[in-house]
Amino acid sequence: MTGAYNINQFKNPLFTVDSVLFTVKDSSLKVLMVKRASAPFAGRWGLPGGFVDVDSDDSTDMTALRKLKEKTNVAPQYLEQLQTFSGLNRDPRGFSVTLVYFALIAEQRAAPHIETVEDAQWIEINALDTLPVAFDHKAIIKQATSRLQQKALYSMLPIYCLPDYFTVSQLKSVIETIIGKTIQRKSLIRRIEASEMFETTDEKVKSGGRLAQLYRVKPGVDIVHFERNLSV
Amino acid sequence: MTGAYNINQFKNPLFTVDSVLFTVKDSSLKVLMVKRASAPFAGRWGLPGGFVDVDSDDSTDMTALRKLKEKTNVAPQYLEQLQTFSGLNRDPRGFSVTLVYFALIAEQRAAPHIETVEDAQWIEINALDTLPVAFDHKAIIKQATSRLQQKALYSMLPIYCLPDYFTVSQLKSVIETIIGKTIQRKSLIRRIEASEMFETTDEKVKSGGRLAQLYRVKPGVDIVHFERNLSV
DNA sequence: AGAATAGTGTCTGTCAGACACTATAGA
DNA sequence: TCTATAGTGTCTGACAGACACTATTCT
Repeated sequence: MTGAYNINQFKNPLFTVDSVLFTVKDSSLKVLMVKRASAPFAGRWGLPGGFVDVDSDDSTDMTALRKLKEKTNVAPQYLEQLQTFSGLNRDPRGFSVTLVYFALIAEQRAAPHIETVEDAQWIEINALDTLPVAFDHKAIIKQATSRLQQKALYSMLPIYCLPDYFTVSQLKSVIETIIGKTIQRKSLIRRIEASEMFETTDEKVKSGGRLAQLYRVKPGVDIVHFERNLSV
Repeated sequence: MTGAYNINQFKNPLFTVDSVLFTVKDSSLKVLMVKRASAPFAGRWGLPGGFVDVDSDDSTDMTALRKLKEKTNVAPQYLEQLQTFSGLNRDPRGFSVTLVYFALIAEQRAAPHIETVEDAQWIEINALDTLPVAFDHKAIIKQATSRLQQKALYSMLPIYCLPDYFTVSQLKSVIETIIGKTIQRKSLIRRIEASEMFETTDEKVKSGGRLAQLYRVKPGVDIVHFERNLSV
């Protein structure tokens, strides 16, 4: 036996790319799910995804974006790899590998198209316990959720669930929805200032009381990571 | 066009599993690399890895462990997924996807076997700049290194580069080697106590001055993550 | 004026950095 | 006793939590 690899020596596993696209809508955290048209698990809800098109996709990132675009018509504001999930028993067709992405979008951006698509829907994270879901997608969503919650504690990631212009109260509300507990408004403002990621606009917006300052992300800045977590 | 997926509709990409196995040896951070026996990049150094054996591997974790065991003869003390890397041009054979794992081991555990293997070697991270390396493995190692450095700031991960029994000074030295700067001994001791992950032993060990307390990880405890980073 | 929301001032608590101090081993 | 390493005591600084206070808008 030599150390030479032979490409055909092994059966290649079934490789797919799926995405967990989150948004915050009506003060609850939701995930985009698709009603499966075909086997396996036809008729069940599953994550949007599919096979790589090696002739047109530059990389798996593009596969994920392409599949999300089919459902939402726009690219998510944030996309990163979550993890891959693999095994012999997770797909009845045989050994499978799924590379799962983790994505965020402002509800307003995706809404116009999703509402026209029959087979795609925002599903509340809390409603998942009782919903039948394809493959191991329920466990995958759980893991994606806890990654999102963790990142919300030490970074400004939740801004990607907001439109371009937003107020402190909107950001506070999105963060609270994600992590499932309240935070101090003051702490958030300190972080907004310390991060130097944002600029204020001249406009203010009415909200039932004093007008609120509108913020937006400075062009070209990267997401800031803090050295401490919020609350716990 | 229906929404039905056809498995044979797409060429399946080439899928491999590689690992970045780190250790700390002689006060420097090293990575296990193997001399490639066959094309592509025959003769160059690359990461240990290979194809999934769908008939015997339960999951890709097992593929990574199996490939590492071929080189070190033991399972690493820590293994987690880093990321996948994909693209049309990273492998001359076509579109490829590599799932990369990130692993840690105590040098002493791997040493006996590595020294008998011709084609495997610990390569210093700092020596990589000038070394010709296969594929995009140099960039992958860079990314794995920064993940390791980040985790060393907020977790006890570096203990996996140490033998079962270790002193505070050994742990301090390993952390300093990983992050590339000195830390406060006092801060480390505070964390060791706060984590409640360790137990002291009756033995002490000589080190040129006062005898040092030996610690070991309590059986069954998980790695602790702190809410603040060290220094920066 | 009163209610509602926006935003500030400032005190406390926690924990990392700094560093002087004590403790204990070998030569 | 001298040196080297182990380990403690304790002050400072950064920043999150708490919460009272002021500011501004609408009704």
